[in-house]
Amino acid sequence: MPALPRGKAPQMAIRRLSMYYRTLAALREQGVESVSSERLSALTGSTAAQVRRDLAYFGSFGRRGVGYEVESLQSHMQSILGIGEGWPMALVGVGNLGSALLAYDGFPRQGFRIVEAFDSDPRRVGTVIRDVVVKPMEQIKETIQERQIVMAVLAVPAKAAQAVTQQLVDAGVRCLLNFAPIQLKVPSHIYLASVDLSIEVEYLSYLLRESVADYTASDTVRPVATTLTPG
Amino acid sequence: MPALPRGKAPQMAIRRLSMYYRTLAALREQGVESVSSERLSALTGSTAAQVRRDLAYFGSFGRRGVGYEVESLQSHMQSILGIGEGWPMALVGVGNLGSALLAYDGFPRQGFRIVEAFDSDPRRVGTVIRDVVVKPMEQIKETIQERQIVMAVLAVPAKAAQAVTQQLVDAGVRCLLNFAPIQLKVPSHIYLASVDLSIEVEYLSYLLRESVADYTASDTVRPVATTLTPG
DNA sequence: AGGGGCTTGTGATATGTTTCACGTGGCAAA
DNA sequence: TTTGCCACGTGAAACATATCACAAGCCCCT
Repeated sequence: MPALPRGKAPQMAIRRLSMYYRTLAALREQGVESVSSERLSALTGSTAAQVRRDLAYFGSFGRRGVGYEVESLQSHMQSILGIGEGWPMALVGVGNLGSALLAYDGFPRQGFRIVEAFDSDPRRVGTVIRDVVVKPMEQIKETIQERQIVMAVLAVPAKAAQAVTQQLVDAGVRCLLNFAPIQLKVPSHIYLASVDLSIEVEYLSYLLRESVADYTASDTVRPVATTLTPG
Repeated sequence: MPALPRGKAPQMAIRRLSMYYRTLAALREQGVESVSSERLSALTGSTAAQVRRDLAYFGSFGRRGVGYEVESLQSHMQSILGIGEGWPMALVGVGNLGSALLAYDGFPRQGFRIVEAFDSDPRRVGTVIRDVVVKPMEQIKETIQERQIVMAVLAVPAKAAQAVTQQLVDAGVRCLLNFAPIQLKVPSHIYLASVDLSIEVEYLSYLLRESVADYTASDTVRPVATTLTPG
């Protein structure tokens, strides 16, 4: 009722909503009908205050003294995140990673489906994976416009990524999920999410290295072959 | 020389270092010998001030009035990130995604190599991918201890992820790169990085939805089948 | 040898996010 | 109906991160 001018939610809050959504789905399967911010935070690795704040960016979904009704909260999260709109997706690059993504059942389970796939390699064009026929790059624009595809997944080599991005943007795609290890340049009206495996691994590597010996500037490249088997 | 008590670098700064490292490698291949924070920021999508600050967490690597020497800066980044230590990795779960990761050449190119793979499915055990023989889960502990493996990649179904994590931690792994769509619970001395495809897609979906109509709490599930083809 | 112009490294500042702490409203039981 | 307790929603404080702006240092040119 207050119609508060709810501030813009931080990116991380949105990502946590996904976690809440998923957890709520699990709770519902278990037959749980009500949940407190305290419990939800324990299940998602957040804090109770953070859960409440995250939700507060979008409305007030709970009842004071009681908690949140699982089913209702889940459907709100679903609505906010746009899950179930059934956005069709296109995949570009049907190599190792691309094929895996095409076959990955996590996408359809959350209501997203890869309905078209493209590759520049003639040997891959025409092959069928999970009912999807791999088409040549030349058909990107036509196909995407025809099927009103707004989301695309990029699983091409880094060198090709920027050019393919241009093609997709020209074709009318609004969102890109990029797996190529490169910082893509996109127009400001295009939404971009990147999964960069090198960055993840190197981050872990950094933590590991740091735990061995606090890094401070040094010119010599030390060996540090310290064995790391824990007590 | 000042030996400043350099503060702890934020996580995001570390991740940006990976980008700098990669960009420096590219510059070196092009024969570029010197680079300014300005140029480096343009190439990585950062700002000049941010580049300088990120680097300053670890030392002073540049020369005032000149910039940074590409080769030297790259080797510092490499040293900080622990690239080239050649940490051997283990993969658990050789399904679609796991196989793709095993064959992914981005890892070895950055100096990380998956040297062991495990799966619970007897039909997969014994198969060979990229010179790696898939072993049964029972051999996890023995193999990891024997080969001193400190990093593991999880590509198992969400339901199995927590149990497998426990096995890996017991075996002495220090770092986990998790692809299962679940919030893993790990002891505080274990480093965890997660790649959650559902979260990424749902985040994009949120942005898309938001751009169509600013979301405000509402009970009705609106249709919003607005076509999104631009211009 | 000295001056001008350029770019780093870094205090200080601004912005953004998380946590705290408590007022508010709601339920249940007497 | 009143009492007591509970958990949400939210200002305000604390903390974290990014940006600004400039002094310090370096190089080149004259």
